[in-house]
Amino acid sequence: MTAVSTMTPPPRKTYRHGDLRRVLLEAGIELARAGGPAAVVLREATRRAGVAPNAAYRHFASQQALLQAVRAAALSAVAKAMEDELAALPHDLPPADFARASLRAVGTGYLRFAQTETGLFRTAFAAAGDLQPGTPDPAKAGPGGLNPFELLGAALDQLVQAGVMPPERRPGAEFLAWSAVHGLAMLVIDGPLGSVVGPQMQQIGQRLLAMVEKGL
Amino acid sequence: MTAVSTMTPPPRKTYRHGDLRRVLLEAGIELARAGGPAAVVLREATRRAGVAPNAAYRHFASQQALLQAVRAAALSAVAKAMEDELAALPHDLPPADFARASLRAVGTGYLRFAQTETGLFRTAFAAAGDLQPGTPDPAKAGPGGLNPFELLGAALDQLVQAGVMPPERRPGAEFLAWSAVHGLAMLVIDGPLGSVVGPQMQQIGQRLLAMVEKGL
DNA sequence: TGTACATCAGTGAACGCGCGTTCACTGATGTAC
DNA sequence: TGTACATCAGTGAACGCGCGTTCACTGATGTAC
Repeated sequence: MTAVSTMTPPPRKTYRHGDLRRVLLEAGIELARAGGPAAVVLREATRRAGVAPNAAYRHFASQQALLQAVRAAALSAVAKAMEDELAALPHDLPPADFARASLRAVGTGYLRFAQTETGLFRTAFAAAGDLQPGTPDPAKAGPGGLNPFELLGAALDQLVQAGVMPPERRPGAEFLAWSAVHGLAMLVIDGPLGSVVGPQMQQIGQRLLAMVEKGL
Repeated sequence: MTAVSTMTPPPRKTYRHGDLRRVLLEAGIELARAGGPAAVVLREATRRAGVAPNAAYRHFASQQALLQAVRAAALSAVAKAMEDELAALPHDLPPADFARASLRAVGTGYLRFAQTETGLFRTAFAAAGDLQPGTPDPAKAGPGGLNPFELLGAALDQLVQAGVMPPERRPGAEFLAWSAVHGLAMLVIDGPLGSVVGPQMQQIGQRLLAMVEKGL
């Protein structure tokens, strides 16, 4: 009948936590997974870590800093989903087909992630003006070292190299491809059509990717 | 030196406000315009109306109800932006060209609104699972009586009637078109590429619409 | 035309909530001698 | 191998903030007679 301890994590054995930064980050990721960026609440993360609220300040300068770390992890997870899709591609295709399939794989991974990890997806792309320019940040990349945007760029480059896409169309092409796929993802997640599109997602996604391929 | 009255609206003459519901709604719209859906704060709306916080409850059941009313107004404004674009079209085009131009106009109006009224745009499409199905709600429609989704549908119908688009492609086409345009809008607003795309918006928008036209 | 009265829009005060953050502290750890 | 000590990760208590919402109320309005 120790009512006090309801929902309390098991008490630590040691005074020092040992790995609090990682634990806080993981708690933050879990919060984002369940509730999107707004759910990444510093106090809740410390609660889950079984630690006083202010303990977080030994490891993150502010709630914003924690959120940014979570966002980087979410972006990295998106990249991983794309890479997984790419890795599943058959290797014996002719270059042109392989390039086309790569672009589709990138889009499919993106859409799949949006649907299965909605909270993380929304966190990854909430007010994120920091993917395109310059410094490749490994925290935002997948195992292969590229972030989602860079993976898309690489797929488009392949398309050009394989002779499928005329080089003069290449500049800016990522904006078009990204727009289409991102828009569908948002539509399903919390757009006006979620309930309609959701069930047919797979099919609509493929139609959309066909449109992109043809339209580029 | 009446320090108290800093930023205070002029005191009402009458005890009864007379038009508080409308004033609160307009304050809410202004808040959304400046800060998106999260900025629609009931207390702030009453402050701007020069009224006690709880006075709002005579007109809105809750903060949520106020937000929904603001959202409807924002959707209506999006519809109006589309209609304006449609109205500017030359009327002497052959049907096929006119249909194509209509689809572009719908997309252009949408993108323009996203760029010029970012806060309202975000408010309109925040977690809005209520556009597609059934009941046409005039509060969400433009002057012509159609909401944004319905305007898009009408443009696509025209495309079929003009023989530009094969009828078998029509079902679900709004999802593809909407995805592309909505994705670009989100990208510019708070996506990872805002600063890059922003300046070239006009051009990228046109390329995107060309892709949609071709890809549909 | 005058008066009593019901209606109900707006007031004033207060509530509980959870948040991010700051302060002075405590106590386990690992290192230098 | 033993001991003194600096380091610094985590504690406990508290802060101010703004929010949405509820309560019992007040007082202007318009209507019925």
